[in-house]
Amino acid sequence: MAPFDPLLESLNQAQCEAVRHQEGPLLTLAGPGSGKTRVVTHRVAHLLRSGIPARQILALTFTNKASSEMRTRIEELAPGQRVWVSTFHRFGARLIRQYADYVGLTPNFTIYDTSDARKTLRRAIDEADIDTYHYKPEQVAAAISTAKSRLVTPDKYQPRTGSPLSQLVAEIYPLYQKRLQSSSAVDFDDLLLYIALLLYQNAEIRATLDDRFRYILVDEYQDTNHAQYVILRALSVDHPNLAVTGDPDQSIYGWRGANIQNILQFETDYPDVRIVRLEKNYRSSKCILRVADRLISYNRQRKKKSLFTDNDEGLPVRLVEYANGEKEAQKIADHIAQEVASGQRRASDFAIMYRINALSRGLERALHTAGVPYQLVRGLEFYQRKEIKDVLGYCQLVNNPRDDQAVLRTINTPVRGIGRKSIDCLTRHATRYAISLLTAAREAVQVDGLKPRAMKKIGQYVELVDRLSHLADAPMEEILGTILEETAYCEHLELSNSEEDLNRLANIEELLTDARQFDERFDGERPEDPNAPAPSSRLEAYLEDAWLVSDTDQWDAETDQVTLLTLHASKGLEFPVVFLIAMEQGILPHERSNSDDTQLEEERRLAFVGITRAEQQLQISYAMHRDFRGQRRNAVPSSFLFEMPREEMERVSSTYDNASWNEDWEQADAPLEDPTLDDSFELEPSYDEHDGIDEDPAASPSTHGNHPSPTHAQSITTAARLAEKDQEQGQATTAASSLRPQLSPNQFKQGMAVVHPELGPGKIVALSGSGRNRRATVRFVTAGQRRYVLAHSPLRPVGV
DNA sequence: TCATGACTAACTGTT
DNA sequence: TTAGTCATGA
Repeated sequence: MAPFDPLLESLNQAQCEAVRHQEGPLLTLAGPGSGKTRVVTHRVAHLLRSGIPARQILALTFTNKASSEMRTRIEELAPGQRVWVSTFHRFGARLIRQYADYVGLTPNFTIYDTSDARKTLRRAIDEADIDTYHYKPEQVAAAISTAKSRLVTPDKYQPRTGSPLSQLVAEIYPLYQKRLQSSSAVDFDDLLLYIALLLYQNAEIRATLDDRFRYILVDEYQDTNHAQYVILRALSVDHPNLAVTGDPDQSIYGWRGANIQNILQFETDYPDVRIVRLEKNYRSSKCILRVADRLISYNRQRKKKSLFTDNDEGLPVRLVEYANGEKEAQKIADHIAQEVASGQRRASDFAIMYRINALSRGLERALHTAGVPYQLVRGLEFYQRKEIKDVLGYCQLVNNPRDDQAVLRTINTPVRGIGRKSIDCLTRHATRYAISLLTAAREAVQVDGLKPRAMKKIGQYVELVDRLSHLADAPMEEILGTILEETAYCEHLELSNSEEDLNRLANIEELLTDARQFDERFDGERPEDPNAPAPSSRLEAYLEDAWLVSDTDQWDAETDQVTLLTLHASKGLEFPVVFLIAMEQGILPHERSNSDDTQLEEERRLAFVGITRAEQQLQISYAMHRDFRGQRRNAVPSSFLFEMPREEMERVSSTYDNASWNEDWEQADAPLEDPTLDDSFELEPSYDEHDGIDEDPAASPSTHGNHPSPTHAQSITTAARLAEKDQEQGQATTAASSLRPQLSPNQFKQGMAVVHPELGPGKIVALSGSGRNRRATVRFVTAGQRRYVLAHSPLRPVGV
């Protein structure tokens, strides 16, 4: 209509279509860097302008980071309009508060973080006196979490025959849930579970909320789990104006119960859906995009998208091999320092990404040495520190006296002479009379087995808690200050000289500062979630933040620092220059993902996410040795590297220490491999001898040539070409795949990861014979299965 | 009851 | 490497 609509003007056609869409379901398939957030915010503004009241709009995200960014941008486009933008979990928390009665909680419920939830679980296990020898509580926790995300309540949980773990879960899950309930506490999964059940079981509430939230927008829909799916469905029956945005290729939370099918089947769920594809990339150079696109094309579970960009060709993606992890860190740090010093780049232009947090340490050290400022984006951390949790434990207790976990944390912290035995007595008493621990503590004089001394101490503890409770409505700074004062928490820390204790003191200082800032915010206008059912007290609001805010949200785009972060944390961000480190088999893809294709595909998506964060330059690197768990291991380049268009990439051999490399070589007790890549090894299709190991359907036995399937052919040629190039260059300094020392036949083990110079990485799925006759069946990542006589094969081991 | 030191098992990823 | 558990002795 209006030719100069400022809301639409700067958008391309597809983006416009999504923004202007008003009624009915909408699926926006948005590739990386395609202006997704822009579309969502503009659409909200567009809805508002067309007269939809702000309170009818709900925008849901996964992270606080995403939601605060969205809130800010909506505020820019439609100042003063107060749309409820929230994370799923906070949305759940707020609604539970409103409907606490319906779900058997009190409105002042506590949200347990993972470790508190784990402790609660352990207590449930201990109390039931269940034999816990054969499994880890972790596994039980994971099983319960999965059940919850699928909306399986304790009474519905069906143990599977033949699965001892699930039998156990069937026993423990109800006990665990009962404990949470009696403490009026929830775990993260409950925040979604309770709401899903509420909507499912209560038609009236469902209808009310459906009517209230007429326009719902969901970001990162590919990461929703079943509970979230059900919530969204329930809220979109009478007013099915559900607009979801996502990219199946960026689904990286399958391990947390995210169901990629939610987005893949959205069209089936909402038949009259409008689908908009945002395929134009505004972020990355052509070169970077091609690498990403090729890699992700190896996934089967996906919706085909064609990514394109008008951006420059850009510099080639660099693929670098380093001698070891330290060299990798050091060289990258030096490079950044140099670029910054020469004024070519700012430190904030750089991001270094890795698969696992443990890899950050070496980088930190190197950046520190090189004098480069950096910030670490890390999950949780601050609120997980002992001293912080201790102090907040008292707050929790003031807010929710039924919170047993808070009692257990605080009753003898700081040490006041209430030991394990006394606590056991209290617990027994509480269980016996079905009362909370704090109530039991109040009745200390009647508790069996308590010594008079302990009774006295417990009495003092209860008095302390009561004194604090009077402060429930005071400013946070005052509450925390009083807690510290009354408990003399800092006293023994101040006496200590240890660095750790000084650190703790500093953290407590920080907590106080944080509280002061919170008070100021609270007293002033509170811009966030004005339409949401608000926490009933300042304390409650403060705790809610502490429980649901993670350090990931503290990432600061403004300060001039290099960003260090995991690939998971990188989603939604972008940087001019990205370093993707430790592209090694077992790290990315992670070793625990090698077992099945679904997990492997998720790992590939993870790599895809990392690559597509880069705007101008991308460097992917691996090391030949990496220190892990305090031990040095051989590393082998990631199989994903063989899936990238390596002919397009600039391969750089770092200057590594030849001597130490040779040493490794000599340590292997087998002769050096004949560098001529002839076919002296057996090459026969294998479908014998390996019992019950799942057959990859792609690895069909019809593969006499090297082309099992068109997609696979690509990587094989690439790998083969790589090997050829190495020979041409006449030096073994580039592709690590041709550098590994060989093993003697008997050193190969079942399950071992190996690399073949032509066929790339694979895994030994079966072995037979010994010595010169020892044969192995290898399943390759991209080339199906083959059998080899090990004495003649060019196979080399990976790691270990 | 608590501090100390030895031992050991874990290290994906996050609301 | 390290956090977390366990055993020991004061």
